[in-house]
Amino acid sequence: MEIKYKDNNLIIDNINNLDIKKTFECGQCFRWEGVSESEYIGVIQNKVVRAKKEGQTLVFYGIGKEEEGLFREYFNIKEEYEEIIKVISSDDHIIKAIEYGKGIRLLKQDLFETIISFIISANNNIPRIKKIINEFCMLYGDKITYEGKDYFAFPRVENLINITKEDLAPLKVGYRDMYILDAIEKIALGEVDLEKIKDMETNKAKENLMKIKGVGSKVADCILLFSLNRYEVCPIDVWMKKVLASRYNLENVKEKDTIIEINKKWGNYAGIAQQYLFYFEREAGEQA
DNA sequence: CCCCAGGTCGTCA
DNA sequence: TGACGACATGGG
Repeated sequence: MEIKYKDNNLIIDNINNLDIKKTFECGQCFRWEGVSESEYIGVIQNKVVRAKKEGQTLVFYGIGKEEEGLFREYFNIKEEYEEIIKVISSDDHIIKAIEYGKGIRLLKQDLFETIISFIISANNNIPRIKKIINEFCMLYGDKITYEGKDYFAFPRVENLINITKEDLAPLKVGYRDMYILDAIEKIALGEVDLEKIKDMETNKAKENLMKIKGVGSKVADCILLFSLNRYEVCPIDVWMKKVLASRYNLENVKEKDTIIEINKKWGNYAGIAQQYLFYFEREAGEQA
């Protein structure tokens, strides 16, 4: 891999395991918009970023050298996937899923954004989740103008204190509005301390996240994986249940035993395994 | 009218 | 613990 900077653009040559389309559409994030097959626009913190693949080269427009750290963190660029893939390639099905999802990269997303996003995700579908989150950003996020267009950062907690159920009504989040308010309140009061959670041992972090109403076991797992990059955490949703039932004979198996089995199979990288399996199941579906 | 969507909550045994 | 229905909203 080779990283260069030119005219406020970041150029990457010869990077393994970074396919922007798969990375942005594998379900871990909700705010990257596809401009074309090979080009996406998104917002990282308060920066608008346009990503484009040109031949074998990936270009991130709008990332200057001073944002290198932000970029490296978000794309978890230090991680080489070869070793992880070797470890989790333990059966034919996941080998197929890994091949199919080659280029998926685990992002490291903002903690507050991930908490709110996955509260919204519960019992909801992806297009609507995206819509709601975008609306939320437009209402309460800082406006950023980029190439003549307006974009919005994810709202900051400080700007959400004292908002009410009525303020959230335009989002049409339904009963989840109370969960969002609870998250804002507990985080603002420090009852759930995000900075401390970042350094907590995984189970302790999960316990703390689950103090928030609307954050159950699965949503907490998503937060642990997609924001804190706890690779060992494997969120199990309806799609994963399908895979586990049809490919791994884990139908009607108790949750606890399922976790034990997953641990045996993919150990410290169960979360990465989940990303491939989830993506494969959703994209390839029955034809697999 | 039904069922489903990256589930969680409250309740009751 | 574990099972079970309710829950807003929108799409098929």
